[in-house]
Amino acid sequence: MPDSSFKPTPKQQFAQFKVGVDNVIFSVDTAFNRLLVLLVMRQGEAYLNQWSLPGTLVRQSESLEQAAYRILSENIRVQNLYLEQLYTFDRLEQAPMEAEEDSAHYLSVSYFALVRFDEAELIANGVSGIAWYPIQYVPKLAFDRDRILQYGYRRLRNKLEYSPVAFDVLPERFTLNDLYQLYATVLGENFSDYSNFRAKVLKLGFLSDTGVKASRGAGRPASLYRFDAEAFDLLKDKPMVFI
Amino acid sequence: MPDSSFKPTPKQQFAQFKVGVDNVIFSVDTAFNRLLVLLVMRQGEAYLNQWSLPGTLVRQSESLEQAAYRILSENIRVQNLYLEQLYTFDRLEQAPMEAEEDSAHYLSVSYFALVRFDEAELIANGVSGIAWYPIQYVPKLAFDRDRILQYGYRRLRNKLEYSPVAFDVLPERFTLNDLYQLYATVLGENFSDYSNFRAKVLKLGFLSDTGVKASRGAGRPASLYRFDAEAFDLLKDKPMVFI
DNA sequence: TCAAAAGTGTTCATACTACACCCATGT
DNA sequence: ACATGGGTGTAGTATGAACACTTTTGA
Repeated sequence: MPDSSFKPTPKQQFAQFKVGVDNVIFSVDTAFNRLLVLLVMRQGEAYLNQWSLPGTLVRQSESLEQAAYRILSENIRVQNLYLEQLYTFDRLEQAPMEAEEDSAHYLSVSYFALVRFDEAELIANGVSGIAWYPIQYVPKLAFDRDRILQYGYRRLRNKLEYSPVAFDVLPERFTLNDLYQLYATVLGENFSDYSNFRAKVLKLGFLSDTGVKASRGAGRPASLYRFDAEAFDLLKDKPMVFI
Repeated sequence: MPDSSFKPTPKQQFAQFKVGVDNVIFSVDTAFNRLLVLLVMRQGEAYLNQWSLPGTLVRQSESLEQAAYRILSENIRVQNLYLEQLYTFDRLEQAPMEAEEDSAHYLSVSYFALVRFDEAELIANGVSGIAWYPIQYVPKLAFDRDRILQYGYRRLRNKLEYSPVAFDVLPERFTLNDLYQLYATVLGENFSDYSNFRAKVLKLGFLSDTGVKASRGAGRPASLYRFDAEAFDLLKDKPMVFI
């Protein structure tokens, strides 16, 4: 029995996909206690002039992660960041991007990023808009991007509680209050009180006091701490909660 | 300025992808305290006769999730299951499945499933092999499927600790020991002691005693419990740990 | 010397761990 | 009656939440 009896039209029945990558890029403006997400204004025909997440179609010879990094570098200049894949949405129903006319299927692989706010410079390309939106004030987004954003927001909160992503976006040396503000801004003011947060995070044992003090206006100078990656690695397999 | 100046070869520079879905299908054989994963033997040219995860290419007019369910239904007959998306791997480097000859990119969207063991019937299609493998005895798999399996295994353990997936694969009425065996088999014997597990899970308040007793040979008959979805929904937003 | 910010400690309640022990059934 | 598995209770420790208090600086 020939193989073809199994696959009547072997090359036709499988869909060709165009694959998009969409990034949920967060940043924390600790000075104003705001959690920000990066939005861009759409130039394409569909949803013209609506805010959306920065995204792109994946190119030839480009990996998904490379595409995600490309989106970042095309919209923002930043040195320190955390990036991970979020979820893959299919959008059979939608006709997005630059290729509405053909009938290919689209997949949107979303990535979630957290970047250091102080050093982040937005790149305005002169055509579209780009802006940091406080999470509370995000408008209705194009396509199903609201879903992706919500998904990313949940992931951000979980990541913060269970893994040391905060240290990827804090400066090399930071005060415990810097760390606290970051957590408080993302998780909400009622997640823990400062004293208890201090005690808990110090007990974990991977923050080392550099001895250097940071004086910021009035008040007692704060110790600058450093994230000790080696000490953390020893504990990383244990179930750990930060907050 | 025409739009084309922005996209020199608008339809050429973006990759066309073939998209595969691969499932990590777990089941718990509580009678023998084994965590099982479903493997199939490859028929394709690449990695011929090596064990791999059940997978397929996504068809026209089929969603990712539909493809994942199709894989399930082609390999196993089962009524009760839990399914969720796991991760999307790109495999630029690989030439898998039925289309090695063309140069399209491949994406593998993996799904993770947990099925009820007692009712699961494997479907042998007469050509390839199919088998439940205890997680400890899984051989080297084709492609990068070991990575996917490891990823799925981690997700399974996390899901069990933080969400009520167990009740999707337990019978309608079950004893607390059934529940305990399920957890112990997946998480390892040292995760909690039976008395404490009982106390903890009952205190959560979403298991209701049906009053019916189950007598299984010697020993005191056990109460049959039922998962109360309504009671659970009231608590679902709170951070909750099961173990 | 006072306000502001950093940092420490104490109390009370709750939760976790490791058991010991009692209960109901089949043989 | 006793082995077998189901089920309850408790003592000691650890953890968490709330908040009072001390320390060190700038003005």
